[in-house]
Amino acid sequence: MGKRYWLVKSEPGVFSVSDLKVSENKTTFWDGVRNYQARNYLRDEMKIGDEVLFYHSNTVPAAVVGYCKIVKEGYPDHTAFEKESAHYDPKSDPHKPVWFMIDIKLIKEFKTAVTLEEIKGNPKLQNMKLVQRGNRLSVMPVSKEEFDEIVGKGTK
DNA sequence: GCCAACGTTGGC
DNA sequence: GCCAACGTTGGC
Repeated sequence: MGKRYWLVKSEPGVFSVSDLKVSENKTTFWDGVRNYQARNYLRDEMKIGDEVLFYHSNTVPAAVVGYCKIVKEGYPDHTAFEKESAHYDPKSDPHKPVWFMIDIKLIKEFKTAVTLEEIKGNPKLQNMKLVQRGNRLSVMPVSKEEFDEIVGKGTK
């Protein structure tokens, strides 16, 4: 299968694109996903070299603020094993992990954030899961066309 | 901070 | 296996 495209959400108050920019090698492990559908994407489908839109949620304005590349494929999310972690989950243990994460590296922070409002108003982006009713997934696939459209707007 | 939408939990 | 209660997400 060729390269695929994704969108991941992060609350900038927890971890923002600025935090990613100053991380070592502009790379972070993307942890804390506790939803099975999102877990399946992380564990099974997201591959090294795939490109990922980085989206700020729960903030004003909600927007895609840059894009990344996957540099490490799905591996156990160790924060699920740590009692003191906010993401602790006793259902997951190191011998039989339930939750997974990937590593992403920032390729480019957008000059201009592409806001949710703008995405909703763009006829080419109406099929994105992001703008479909009630969608709360924190990881979702996007098409190459959608990815290119958003990167085009953000880096213009 | 509000609240609609959705996922998960647990009693039966 | 149903479904009400509850917790979380995330736009506004």
